[in-house]
Amino acid sequence: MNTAQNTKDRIVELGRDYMQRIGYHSFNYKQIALELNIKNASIHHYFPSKEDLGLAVIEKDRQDFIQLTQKYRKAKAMDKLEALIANYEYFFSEGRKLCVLSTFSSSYNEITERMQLAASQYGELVTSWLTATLKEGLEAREFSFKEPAEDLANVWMALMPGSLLVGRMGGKPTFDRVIGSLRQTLKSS
Amino acid sequence: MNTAQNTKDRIVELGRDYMQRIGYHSFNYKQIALELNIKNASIHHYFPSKEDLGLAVIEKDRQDFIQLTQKYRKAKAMDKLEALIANYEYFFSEGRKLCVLSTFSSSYNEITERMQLAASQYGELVTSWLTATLKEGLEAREFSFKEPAEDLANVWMALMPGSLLVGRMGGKPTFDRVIGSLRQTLKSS
DNA sequence: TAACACCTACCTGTATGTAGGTAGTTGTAA
DNA sequence: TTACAACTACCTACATACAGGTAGGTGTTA
Repeated sequence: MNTAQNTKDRIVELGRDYMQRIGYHSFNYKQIALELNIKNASIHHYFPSKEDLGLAVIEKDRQDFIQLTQKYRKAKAMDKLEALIANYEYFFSEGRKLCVLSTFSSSYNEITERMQLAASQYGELVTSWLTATLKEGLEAREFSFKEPAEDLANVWMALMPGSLLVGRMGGKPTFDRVIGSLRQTLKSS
Repeated sequence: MNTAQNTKDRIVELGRDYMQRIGYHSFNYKQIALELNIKNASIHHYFPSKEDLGLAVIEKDRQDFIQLTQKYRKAKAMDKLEALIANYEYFFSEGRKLCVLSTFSSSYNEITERMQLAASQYGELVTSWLTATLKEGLEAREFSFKEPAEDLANVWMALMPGSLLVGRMGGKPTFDRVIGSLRQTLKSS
């Protein structure tokens, strides 16, 4: 999103990018080192272990999410959701990336407990924001869905990563179709 | 599912199981070798490269899917879909596995072209079966959804893997909620 | 002069994969 | 029925590569 200045931030940015593209385990320090023109060992200077970098990536993504919710604090519910969807459109078009949450969820059984916890807590944060936003839009009669907002929030939590997964195999038309259906869940025509 | 007899089949079964749990790349020959009480090199006897085993796993899963569709050929549409859902319930309860398709989709940018193709084709097969089944159930008035069956099939293709992903982080209640909503997509209240 | 940002050089573990061998089984043909 | 060839299902031992990580150094800047 925003261009990072110092090396540490750039390592996190690049790390996140790679992890979203190829996953936490396939990602390695060499790729970042090459791109930043520094040596492998220098990354250990900032992040002693790979877990540290993983945690930093999750935290960075969480902060970016919080920043987005702040920015759209006073916007319409629909605009909030569209801002979130825009991220996913970006992920898909920019190298068929997964979102950070689904990246770590894909590797969930092979990451440390601390990373599992960080990912889960981040997930809860997004879910509760989604729930609140859905309720908000319902009360303002922007939306007209019938099921409990909590349920729909969970559907979104599953459908957004899911759209990226099937989009990887089925291509843009498939991705677009799922995102289109996602928007439809707000209306009970 | 069914107990495999010979070593080759058992390698595929175990390989699939591990891949669903920890992903294609984290999985390694040693784990299987230990469990089957054979040596690492013996696996190469059956599957010269890891790609060969990956392809065999995809093919095995595809065959199992075809077998399921055959078995339920004359069943009600709802029973067909419930049979599919049962698989996902099983995946989740049995070690929070992903389905084979989402496993390879998670690693999509890091697997060979042949594996990408095999996974994509398998995905198309499932999608078209889902589409046909949804149409079938609609005509029989088992379902009452409003959107095109193609769209809903894609939603299922995204929502089923998605339920496993969020279930890993949010636990059984989250998983159940998404599966519950999945069933609801068939009715337009 | 102390902290910082980076370096060279190296250790260790582990993964896929290969070369070549052996014990037992099966097919074939005198 | 015996005899030999070929195959199957493994094995030991090793090659190769590359990952994460460490120890200890250098040059620059506050």
